This record gives sequence, structure tokens and C-alpha cells, in this order.
Amino acid sequence: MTVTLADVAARARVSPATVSRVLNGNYPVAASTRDRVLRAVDDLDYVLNGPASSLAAATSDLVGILVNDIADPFFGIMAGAAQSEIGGPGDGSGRAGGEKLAVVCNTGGSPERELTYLTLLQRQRAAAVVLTGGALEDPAHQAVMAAKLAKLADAGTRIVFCGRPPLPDSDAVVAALAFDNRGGGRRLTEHLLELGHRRIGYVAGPLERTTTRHRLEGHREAMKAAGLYADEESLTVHGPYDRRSGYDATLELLRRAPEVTAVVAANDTVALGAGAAIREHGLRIPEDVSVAGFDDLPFSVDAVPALTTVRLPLFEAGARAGRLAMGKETPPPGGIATIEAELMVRGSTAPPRG
Amino acid sequence: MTVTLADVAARARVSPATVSRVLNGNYPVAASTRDRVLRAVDDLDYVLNGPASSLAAATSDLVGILVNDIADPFFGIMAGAAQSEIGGPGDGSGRAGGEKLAVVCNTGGSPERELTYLTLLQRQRAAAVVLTGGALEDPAHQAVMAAKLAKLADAGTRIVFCGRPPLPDSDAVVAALAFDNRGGGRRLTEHLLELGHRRIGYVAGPLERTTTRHRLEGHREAMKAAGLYADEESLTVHGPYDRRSGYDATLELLRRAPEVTAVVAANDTVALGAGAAIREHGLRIPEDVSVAGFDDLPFSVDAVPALTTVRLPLFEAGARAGRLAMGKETPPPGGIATIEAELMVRGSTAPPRG
DNA sequence: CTGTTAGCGCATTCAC
DNA sequence: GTGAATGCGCTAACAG
Repeated sequence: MTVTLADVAARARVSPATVSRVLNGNYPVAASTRDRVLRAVDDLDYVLNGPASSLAAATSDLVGILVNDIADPFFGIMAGAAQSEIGGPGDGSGRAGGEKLAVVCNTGGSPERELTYLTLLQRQRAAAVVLTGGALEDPAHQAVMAAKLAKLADAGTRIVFCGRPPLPDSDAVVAALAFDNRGGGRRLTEHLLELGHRRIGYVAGPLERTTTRHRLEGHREAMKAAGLYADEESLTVHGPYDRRSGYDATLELLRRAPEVTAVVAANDTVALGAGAAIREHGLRIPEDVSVAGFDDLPFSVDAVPALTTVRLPLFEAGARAGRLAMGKETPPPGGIATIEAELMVRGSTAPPRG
Repeated sequence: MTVTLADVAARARVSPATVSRVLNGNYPVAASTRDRVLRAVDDLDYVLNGPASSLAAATSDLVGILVNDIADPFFGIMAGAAQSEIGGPGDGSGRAGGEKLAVVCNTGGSPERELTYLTLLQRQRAAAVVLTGGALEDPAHQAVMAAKLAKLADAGTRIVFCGRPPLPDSDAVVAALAFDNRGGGRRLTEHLLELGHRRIGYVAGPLERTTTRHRLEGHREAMKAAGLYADEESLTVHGPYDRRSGYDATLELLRRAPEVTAVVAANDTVALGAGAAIREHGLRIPEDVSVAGFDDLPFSVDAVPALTTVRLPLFEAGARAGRLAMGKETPPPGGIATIEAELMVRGSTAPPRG
């Protein structure tokens, strides 16, 4: 049947405890003994029983990374970076030593699934959890989340936010890395204003997300500073963070306000759909309408024309979140760090016609 | 401290065994007793101890989904679809009943990490494992993989391949869903030949991957059938499946064979880079050079001009793999199914100049 | 440095 | 339909 630690001990002529010690490597063991044990492990093709180990030690090597949409490179890049810091390099043998099992969980943006995953991870006694992406604004859900996270933290799970605003009054979270969505949104719109645009359409993300609100607030700050805040509502259309939504919303926007000379999209993916809608409408980019995105995903530089956008250091942020989750890096002061967003001016924006 | 099943039992004035039975729901329990237990669970905020449960039952609710590159939507779409079938809808309470914990693991295309993840999953006594994406051609690695998968299967883990060719002589795998990369590649090149192209460059993926080889073989089949197999080698450049590689390889290709009138890319992401290189070279698409991709990722239809490519039903395949992993769907005859690839002709391909 | 002893929290036989 | 007892495989004190 399945070979256990006792079998290995018998074959190596040592006690089970000794085998456990060499396997976990956190205790002095004589080199010769260790070799004997490792040989026995190889001979018997022994694989540690994770559940038994977790039960006895009251900890597990599971680390969860929650993302809103795994098909979106925005999350994929962060998750991959985090995972690479957590998983460790491996020893190339496939034997798997003290590695953590870094796994990503796709919530699909659903608050229920987010909670379910947290419960599942709590059940597994996860060592750490990284939550990526903006949060939902709903106070009820936020309260439930805060309670759940507090319980996880109580049980010893390290919580890290990545690209997510900090929870108010909570010490459950080891560190929160928040993107400067507001500042990025402001600088982007300032750029368009400098080019001479005055009627700027905004294809926003879902209403109830912090990311959506912060980017939009940055945009409106810039508009307001330029004395242009009359038609905020009619020039804003909300929708999901996907290509299709960008397309539909832009069509709606062009119908509603044909005079716009620029369209700012909630993110690069939405901008892609926006661009398609604009072209199908018979307008040229950027001659007739400028287009801008957010995130600077890899494909954005290859768009035609190349997309003006706001660069978020997704990989770096994800990696840092991974290190924080592992305790390999000391948290920022107050547990909160703001990650800068950099304006990338490219071919899709230009002065308005006329 | 942490509340256990015994605490719940005490509060509900029943035995631990009864609590276990209502929680697992696979045993008759009186309705009134069940209510009492569930109330106690809620009152105490009890969360099952996963490791203990897994140890006692010798099974776990963990399901692993292995992907080569989590930042690539190709994998993200499949993984998300699989996860949605496995994770179940949740009951909206965040309480997490009989749900599986579907998690995706990013191998980064590294065979070592692939093995490490399999070992980690084996250690956790995973209920199922879904392996996505092409395999490595290296016979040594294939042998190790086969052995590892056999061991997993022995331990009761269900193995499913998604977008990966079946393992020869192995009954460890419940089902293998393989994409028709060869057929898709052939039809794509046939399309270019019909347009009148004769000198076709090929920006291929990494040499050692089955996906790369199959797509390339399809291309060469078509070329051969047209009597055009003279310069196969000089017209083929290999590189990773990413944007940068497509850019670099295409520049190399244009240097090596300036007379090409069409470039076929290993996939859509590579095609994006190829297109950038072609334009920077001062050539127009498709007037001077036609470009084609593979996969039909969401952004491909929004490329300018829209990308001719081969559509792979990634979502459907991922979902099916998820169902197979859960035993919700009966495996195809022989455990092997080929998934068709559909040619999508769009604006990036046209007859050659002159 | 190594062996012995006790549980970790739950699922599962059996009885009743 | 319910309770009592046993052991899953391992780690963590203790000794020595």
C-alpha cells in the first residue's frame, strides 16, 4: 500500500522522529544518518502525507492567491510573480522539499466566491493569503470580509493585499500594496487636457469597485481643475472590465455625445474594445478621437496605434506581495504602501481635430 | 482557542460522530438533530479542519490545475473554465459545503516546476489534477512524468489532460483532450497558399514542445502538398511563446528572407510582436506582408488589421476538462478526444502584392 | 544527536 | 438514528 514515514524509518534503521527531522530540515541531524534516511526515501519513493503533517504541526504549506479574473493578464502577471516568490525555485528533482504550494483561486469577481475561497483556505489552515485587485465597495460585504480576514489572521494566516486599498481599522492584514489609481487617472486626463481636449468620454469599470471609483475620481479631479465638470454623468458609461464592454459602452458613448474628441477607458482591455467601436463608427484614432487605457498590459504597445496608458508595475507588485506573504520582506511602515503609476504617452492620443 | 468538532458536538448535545455526519451529509440524520448541529456550527463559527478531515478520510478536496504561463490568457481561459466547473457555485453564504478547492499552479513552462507541483499535489492527496498545454518532447522527462502520474493515479487522483496530447501506453490518465494543432496549422497555411503566397515565413514556438511541433508539421504538410518544401529551415525561426520573441524572430526572418510575403506565427501573442516588427520594417499589413496567428485569443479580433488565426475553443475545453476531473462527465472512447480548430479569416491576410 | 511518548481533529467501523 | 472507540500519519515535546 502507501508507504509511510514509519516504513522509511524502518528501512533506514532510525526512529520516525529522525526521519521527520531530516525531511523538515529544521533540526540538527548527523550527516550519515541523513544520507541513510534520504536513500530510504528515494528507495521507497516516499511522499510525505501533507494532511497528516499539517494536522500534527497545525500549519500547512498552502498559500492562496485570490484573483478576480484569471483570464485577464492584469491578474495573471501579479499572480505569476507572487507565485514565483512563494513557490521557491525547487531543487530540480521534483522531490519537493520545504516548498510552499502557491495556488491561485479565481473568484470571477464574485463576492460570494471570494468568501468561499477564503473559507476553503481557512479550512486548509493556509499559511498565507494574497488578495489581488480592487475591492467591492458594498459595506456589508466589506464587514463580512474584515471579520473573515480577522479570523484567518487569528489562526496564523498571513494576509497581504496587492493592488487593493487597505482595510480601515484592521491589523489582520500584514501589508497592503495599493496602486495609485487616482493619481494615474489624474495624470492621464491632464495629458489629454494639455493636448487640447475638452470633451472627454469615460468608459468606466463596474460601479461598485474601488479601482473603478479611484480611477474615475482622478479623471474628475483633473477635469475639475480645468473647470470642466459640467457633463460628468452623460460622458461616463459603466461596464465590466472586458473587451466587449468597452466596445458596447463606447458605441453608447458616441451615440450620446458625438462631439467627444477623446475616450478614456477603464483599462487597456476595455480600450481595445473602445478602439474597435470608434473605428467601426468611421472615426480614425487618433486623428478624430484619441483613446487611452490603463495598466499598460503587454499587448498595449503593439496596438495600432500604440496605446497611451498608465503603467502599473504589476510584476514587481506581485513579487513584493509574494515576499511579504512569506515574511521574506519587512512590511512598509503602517503596513501600507502606495505603488506609483506612470503615464505612458504613445500614438493613440493626439491633439483634437480642428 | 480554535473550535473543534467536539465543541460543536458538546453545544449541540450530540456526539462528535453525529456532527461529522451532518457536515458530510452522506448519512441519514434526523432533521431536528441536523438543525441543532447546524445552529451550533453557526454559533461557534466552526470551520472544519481540512488536514484532519483529509487524514482521517484519506482524501482531500483539493484539485490542481497546472498551466505553463498564468499571465497568458490562453491558459487563463482554460484554467478559469475548469475552475468554474470544479469549484461549484457556492451557496452564497461563504460557509463552503462540499466544495472542492480548485487551484491553479503556474509551472512557467519549467519541467522541474511541473514535477514539483505534482509532488506537492500528491503530498496533499489531491482529488484530481488537470494538466493544460503542450508537453515537453524530452523522453527522459516524459518517462518521469508518466511514472509520477501513474503514482498519483494509484493514490486515487484523477488525471485529465487539456490541450495536451495523450501519454502513450498509460491508463493513468482519465481523459486527454487534445487540440487539433496539426490540422489547424495545415488549414491556415492552405489559406495562405490559396491567396497566392509562395514564400511563407514561420515564427515557431520553442523547439521541444509538442504544440510547436504539431503546428509546424501542419504548416509543412500544406507546403509539401503544394510542392513548396525547399527552404523549410531558412524560413523557420524558433522562440518562446511571447510577444517579444515574435518581434525579434520576425526581424531575423525579414533579414534572412526579405522576399517573404506572409508570416505565420506560433500563436496570437507572437503574431502581435511579428506585426510590430513588420511595421517597423516599413512594411504594411496585409498589403506587403500577410500575418496569421493561432488560438484566437480575445484581443486578436481587435488587432489592426484584425488577425487571421485559428480558433481553439479554450473555454469549452477547459470546462469539459473540469467536468471530467470531477467525474461529472463520462470520458470519451479510449480516453482520448481531439478538439477541432477552426480557421478564422480576417483582415491581416490578403493576396501577395503584384 | 537520537529514540519514546502523546496527541493533532476527524471519519469510521462497530454496537446500541 | 445515534454514541463510543479506534486509528489515519505525522510532529513536538520530552528524555537520554
